[in-house]
Amino acid sequence: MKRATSADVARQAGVSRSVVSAVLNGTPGIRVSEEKRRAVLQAIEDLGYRVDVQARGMRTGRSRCIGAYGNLDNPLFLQVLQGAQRVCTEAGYQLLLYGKGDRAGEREELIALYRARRIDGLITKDTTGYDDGDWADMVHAAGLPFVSVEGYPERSDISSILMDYGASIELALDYIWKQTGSAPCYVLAHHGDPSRLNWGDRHRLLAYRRWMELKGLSPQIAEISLGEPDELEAWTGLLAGKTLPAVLLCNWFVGCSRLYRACTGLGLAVGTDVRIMSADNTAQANGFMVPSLSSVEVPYTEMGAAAARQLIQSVEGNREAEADQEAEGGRKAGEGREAEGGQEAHSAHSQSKLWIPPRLAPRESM
Amino acid sequence: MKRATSADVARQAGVSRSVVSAVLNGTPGIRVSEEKRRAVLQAIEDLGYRVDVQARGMRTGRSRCIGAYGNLDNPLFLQVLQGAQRVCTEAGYQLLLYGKGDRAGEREELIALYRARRIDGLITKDTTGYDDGDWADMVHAAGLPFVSVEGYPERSDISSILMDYGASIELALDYIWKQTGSAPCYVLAHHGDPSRLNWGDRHRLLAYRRWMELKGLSPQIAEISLGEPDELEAWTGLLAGKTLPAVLLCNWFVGCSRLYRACTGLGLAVGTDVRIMSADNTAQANGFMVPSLSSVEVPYTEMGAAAARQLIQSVEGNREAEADQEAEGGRKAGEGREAEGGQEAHSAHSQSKLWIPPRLAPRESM
DNA sequence: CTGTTAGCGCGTTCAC
DNA sequence: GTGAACGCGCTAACAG
Repeated sequence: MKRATSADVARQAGVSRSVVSAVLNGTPGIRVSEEKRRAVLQAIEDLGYRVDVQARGMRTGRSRCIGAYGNLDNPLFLQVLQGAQRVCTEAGYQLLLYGKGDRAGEREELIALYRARRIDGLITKDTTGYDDGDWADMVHAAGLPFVSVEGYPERSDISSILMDYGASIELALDYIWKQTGSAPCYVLAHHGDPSRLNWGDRHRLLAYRRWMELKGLSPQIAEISLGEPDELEAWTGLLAGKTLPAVLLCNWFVGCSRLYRACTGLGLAVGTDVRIMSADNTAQANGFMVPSLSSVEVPYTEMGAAAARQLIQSVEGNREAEADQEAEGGRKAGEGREAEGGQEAHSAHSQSKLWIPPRLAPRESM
Repeated sequence: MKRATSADVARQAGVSRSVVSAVLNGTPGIRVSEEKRRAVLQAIEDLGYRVDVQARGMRTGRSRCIGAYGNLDNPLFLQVLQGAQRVCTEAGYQLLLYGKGDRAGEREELIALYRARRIDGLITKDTTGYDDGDWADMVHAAGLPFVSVEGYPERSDISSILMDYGASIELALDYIWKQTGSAPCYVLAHHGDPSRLNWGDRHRLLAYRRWMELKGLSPQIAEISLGEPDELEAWTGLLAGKTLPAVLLCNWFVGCSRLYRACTGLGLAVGTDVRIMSADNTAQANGFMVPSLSSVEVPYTEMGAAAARQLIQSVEGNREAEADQEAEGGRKAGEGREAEGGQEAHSAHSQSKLWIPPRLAPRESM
């Protein structure tokens, strides 16, 4: 049995190919009687016909495919993919995965993917506060519809889906206050130079200071450098200096994991002697910890979904804009998508930044 | 600046479009002088030309895209994707992600994707020992090039990438013997009916029994049903019945996590009082446990890579086979890919099953 | 209102 | 090395 084409369907249903297309796409301007419509659908069913997406794409200049770029070592990227995938499927789009490796010029390949009409737009899961001007320029130059998850918090010419790290800290602090009646010491674990905190850490720290100030309390901040040779001593030193029960809020899951270890080493019981909470969960191991770790969850699934929604809207918005231009200017179909000089392609600046609220996940450790 | 087409390149380089194509694809039968070849490459560079993959795909009947289907809730799927992606990129293929949801008829959509020429083949990450005859039939009927990761261990007409669970148990037992000088109790945690163990668990159990027999020891097997109301008592009961130090080999990461918890409840120290190992790691939390958990790792990255390699080989093999048929039979290009009745499409039965060895990951818990 | 005809888009490939 | 046909679906223009 050969692959059926629209010509086959048309023949079988006794209509012309245009009608087949019209039935499938609801083309305005071509009305089809109920009778013929049914005949077409029947023929499609009988022949097992599927539109050849490549032929369609060639004609329309679009692939109905969206690229997703991110670090495949990070399990959380999977949540972003999950959210994006759900939205894409609902909208009739496909998700093309492009894992971050360490090859140079990798992001250029993403642009190439767009120029090859393999994708209509791109979502990237970036590190918190990521902001690379060169990449932004390339995106604009290519006219690539683009949404960053967690990147470009401060650039209005790039669409981003962001979490409010300040709100996350407040959520945690309110919860801790309710649970323990006291305010925690804020444990700031970080890699490398402490004076160059990332965007998220800066905002978290700020929110902690502000919250403490509002309560009339003086902030207690412990700073720990991960990966240093004296890291273990730093953790035990931190714990040794506290009166029990100690109450700690950690900026990061990894810090909590280290704290659990230090507690075990000192014979302290997490959950009673030391109460711990993670401000932003960056792993999926909370439930496996003993005791399980309370945290604020970054809603990556929702962020991925929001990114896909925004991107698809942008892609289809551009499409309509092109259709309009075509109507008045006389450009031909299939030539529509092209570099716009980086300006008018971003007509919807209004929704450039979308903030997704964090979610509290109370468990046993506090 | 408009999108450049091959016609633009040809004009700029002063050649015909066929030459552009020949330069890019090394078409046999069309020889191009070094001079013209350079002119073409230069023009491509100048114009920023990229082949429109949809136009190419339409002509060749292939998308150079591979589908990947699996459960996006499972972090390990990410490793499969990573492996597959690396291989695909190297071979000039793209990976199309299709997350497993809970909609009915989801797998049919994968077939539809193939019929729509969106993908040339499919990889699925299945549950261990997955074997659905209906799906296998659909795959054959559609002529879909297909490789399952962890599924269909016993069906020779489906290609699979499998891990040797028996070898995994032996690896663990040898390691435990070396570390402790004794043989462990095998802890078999499972969901639901214990008489209906999955394929992996059956093989693990068998391997444990065989290994113990060879050593002249009598197997000790503890069976625990997850999710039952008396589950916690079962774990503590298991530990209470052991003389210390207890040595335990768990079939699954999740069981280990429960064991850690039970130990903490009983005041037993994991790593000294109770020595624990996970036979097959199914989470990415080993390093976060306190103490960190020794395990045998399922090499999902390698399995994904192997799946992609096998699939691409199969896709391109079919292509050549079609080209041959075409040469003698006179079929036209673009009609090549079609259902083959489910027989001759699988000429390379020889490599139907590929076994990937497990990997030992010793840490602190044993 | 309902539908048809014709031509297009872009890269590949075969006959010359 | 070239010219021309081709694959398949979409859509503008046109006709009953």
